[in-house]
Amino acid sequence: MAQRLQILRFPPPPAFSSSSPSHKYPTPGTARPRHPCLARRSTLSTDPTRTPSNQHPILSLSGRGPLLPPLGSIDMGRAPCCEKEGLRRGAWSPEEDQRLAAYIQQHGHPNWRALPRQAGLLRCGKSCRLRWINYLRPDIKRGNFSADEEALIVRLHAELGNSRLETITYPPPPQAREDKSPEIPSRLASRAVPYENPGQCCGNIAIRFTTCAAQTAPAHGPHHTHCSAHLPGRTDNEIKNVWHTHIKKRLEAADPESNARAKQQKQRKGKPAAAKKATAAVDSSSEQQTFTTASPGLSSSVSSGVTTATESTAAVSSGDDASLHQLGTGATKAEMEMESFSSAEFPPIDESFWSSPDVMDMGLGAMGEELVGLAGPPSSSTRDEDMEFWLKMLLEAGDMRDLSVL
DNA sequence: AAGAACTCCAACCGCGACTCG
DNA sequence: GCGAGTCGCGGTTGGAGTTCT
Repeated sequence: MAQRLQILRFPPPPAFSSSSPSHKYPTPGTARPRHPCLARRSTLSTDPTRTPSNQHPILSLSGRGPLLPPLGSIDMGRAPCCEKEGLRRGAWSPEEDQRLAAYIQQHGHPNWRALPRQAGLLRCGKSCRLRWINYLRPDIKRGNFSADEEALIVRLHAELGNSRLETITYPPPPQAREDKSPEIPSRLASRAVPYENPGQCCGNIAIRFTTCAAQTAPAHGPHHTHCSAHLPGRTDNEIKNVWHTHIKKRLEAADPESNARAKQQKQRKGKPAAAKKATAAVDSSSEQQTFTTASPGLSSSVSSGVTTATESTAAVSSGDDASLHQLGTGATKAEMEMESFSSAEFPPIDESFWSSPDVMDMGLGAMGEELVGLAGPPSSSTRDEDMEFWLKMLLEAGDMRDLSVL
């Protein structure tokens, strides 16, 4: 799978040259209609003379790609969020990418809605924003997710999905609300609750953001955006995809009940073959069996997480390398620090901590660098090593204590 | 070799939350 | 306080590529 991912994940467009990989940009005549209305119309329309390139009088910048149909020609359940007549949809062309990136680098993006018009793009603001955030942003990190990153995603999902408010209890300091730095999305910073307990907080700027996100996240859900805050260079969309396409499947394979539900859903969706194949894969694959054994605790890692946090806290605070090593190669130092701050016991800390240069200089990028190479198997590790890493990580997180009989 | 089945992920949508007049 | 405009998140879609039969 890793090998396959390596093939599929292409690098970012370095210079928007026309020599960019052809699979990244739509080739003439291959653009797909993404809008459901378009798809519906394609089945309703009986006009054989209509082709994707002549369905709308307004052509795209590059003269290719799907176009939005005239509004009057389709069923409109909900009014569009913005004017979409004549706007391009679907895959972005190199020209559009270049234009968008150049504009943002020069002017920033104070107003996404007005940006496409000002930049001369036939796109809606949402589309521009997504393209920038998920692909064009200069700090985007490409390539496979390392075992570290996947482990961190799993851990964050387990913690936040079940016990955010129990494990992360302290609101951010005032500066976190006022400081709309890149590390803290303004959306989250503006929603942070008043800082009421200056004597207790966590000692990591990443955790400061965690606090913001945890308090504003929905009651249930994967919280991909929060995860992306801990994975510098990774977008929430990317994390979401990895979660749904890789990690979630492993967890489902580990939980017979959820696995059965997933199969039922697939069958209801009219994909019995897929469900059948998935079942066969789970039954026959030792890789999946590894997760079958390892993962059940993930869904209930709330309590175990506290235990792990306590252990991690002891190890980190003592600075004992041996203890750190004992905690497992899978848990990075940064992760352990985060866990320690997720526990119910925060070390007393002065409020001036938040304004100290050390803290202010501490960015997520530094954390990301810390993540890399500290622990876990190298990204070039084999599949067996990856599986061993996962198993070890989960075992050491205390998630498998009840499964020892297996 | 060819078609079917499946996986992946970029891009889209709806909707809730926030901002501002 | 209200409504319009805007932002951003989670869920979903569907074409391209890969694997299977």
